[in-house]
Amino acid sequence: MSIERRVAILAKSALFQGSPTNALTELAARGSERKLRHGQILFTASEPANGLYVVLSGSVRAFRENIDGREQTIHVERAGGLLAEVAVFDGGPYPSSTVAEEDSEVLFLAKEDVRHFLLQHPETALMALALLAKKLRNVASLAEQLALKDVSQRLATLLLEEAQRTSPQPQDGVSFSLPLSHTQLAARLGTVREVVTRGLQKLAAQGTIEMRGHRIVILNVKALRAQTDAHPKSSPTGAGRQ
Amino acid sequence: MSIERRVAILAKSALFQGSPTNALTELAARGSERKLRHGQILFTASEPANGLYVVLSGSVRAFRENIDGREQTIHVERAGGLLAEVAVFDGGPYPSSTVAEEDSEVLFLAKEDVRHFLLQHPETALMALALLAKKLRNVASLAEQLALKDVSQRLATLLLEEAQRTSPQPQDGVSFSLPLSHTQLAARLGTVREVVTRGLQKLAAQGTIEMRGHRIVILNVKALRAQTDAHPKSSPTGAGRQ
DNA sequence: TCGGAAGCGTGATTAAAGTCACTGAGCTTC
DNA sequence: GAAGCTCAGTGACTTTAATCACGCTTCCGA
Repeated sequence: MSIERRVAILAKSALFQGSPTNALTELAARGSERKLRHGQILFTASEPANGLYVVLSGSVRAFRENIDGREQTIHVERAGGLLAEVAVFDGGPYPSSTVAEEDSEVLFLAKEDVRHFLLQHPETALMALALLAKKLRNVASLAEQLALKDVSQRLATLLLEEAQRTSPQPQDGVSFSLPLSHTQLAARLGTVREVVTRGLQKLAAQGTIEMRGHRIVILNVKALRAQTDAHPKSSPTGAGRQ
Repeated sequence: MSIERRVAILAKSALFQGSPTNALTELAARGSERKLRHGQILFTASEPANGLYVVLSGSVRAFRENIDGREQTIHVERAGGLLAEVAVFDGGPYPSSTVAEEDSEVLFLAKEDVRHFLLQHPETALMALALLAKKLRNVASLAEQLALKDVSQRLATLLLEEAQRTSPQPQDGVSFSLPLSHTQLAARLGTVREVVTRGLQKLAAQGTIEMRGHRIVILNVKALRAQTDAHPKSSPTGAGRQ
């Protein structure tokens, strides 16, 4: 990928937006690019880290796994997103393992280059703080959901969030494509494939959603929202489970 | 509390250590102090936030709760620790609710004062990045544990971590005090009181730990470490559960 | 010193989630 | 077009965790 395209992506990223183009050009030139095939591992949790990665294209998933091989997705990054930035800021090892969810390109930036850049561009350091703060909120919400909600509630939340990516104020009948296998959904939700299958079916049986391949139609936004934190029995919308 | 003592605490905190005393003195003077009784709520999740809090004494617990009132502890801060720093860095509302776990004192610092300080002291901005990175790791680990480990594994992990606070390389026979009720432990572990009681009993019955009031003795560090990620059946140490 | 809280221990029961084993659909790709 | 993928659906079963409903201490404050 050309330096110009790298810079264009950096300039739109959450961290480097607003930085002067010539500085970004130099930074991008110092980075090294890497292509990943679908399913390829970029790095593994607890390996020593010498820098961070910026996703240039495709999508890369950060996850943790236990000895049984079960995985929990921590976050997913697409073009402009960062991986392993915590390692740059605290000097520790990679916090999670990462794998390409589709063919992807990433740009490696050495720790020293990033730190140097931040010292030269203090306003970017503030962007970095905002970025980390946002990620912290996201991960805290993940922990909250895992601890305090059951799988159907988490599933309802995820569907609602995905719907909101497309239309911020979703109405009954909105549809969106959810290009994730049940296994991938399960890794996000902290459960297993079968439970996802059954959860989706239950929502469909209730008439809350409809599935058309990888496209989801939300038939009843209110009912879905209620499922998000509903007490298992006696849903107050009347449209809840039987 | 006198300005001098406030400054002394700030100077030892993860964020402000290394900052010049006169700058800290000015910052501390602009802050406002608040005393909290045991059990008192400091702020509630999703309220608008105008600044952050530094814990001066005591301990304050950040948590989230669901509609049933069940709570998940996100982190606990003691003297020098920060609360709601994400709200300062990303401008959003308070991310969690916080409650004093004992009688405590906190110092409120307005968002603008903190930001101004960071712009004047770029090296402190780097400290802030390191601090957020560390918190991000902690919360990601929490999510990982909740998703991928069962309660006994999480309990074993917690006991081991607490032991390591006292003695970094714990040997068989180390003891430490764990001044938490079973309910508080449950809120950290993402479960309920009864399950904690039973989990501790099982560890004691195995001879892995011993309980003397709020003091815990670890009799078999290896077995405890094995419980941390062990497959439920057939522990490889031979000292595992029967 | 009496009366509550708050905390812990327990058994019984229920509910949720995970596991296992298999079927079949829909695709590549030789 | 047969072999071999991955992915989804499903029934039966097991395990784990949560819930409910107690009794028993201890500790504290009025």
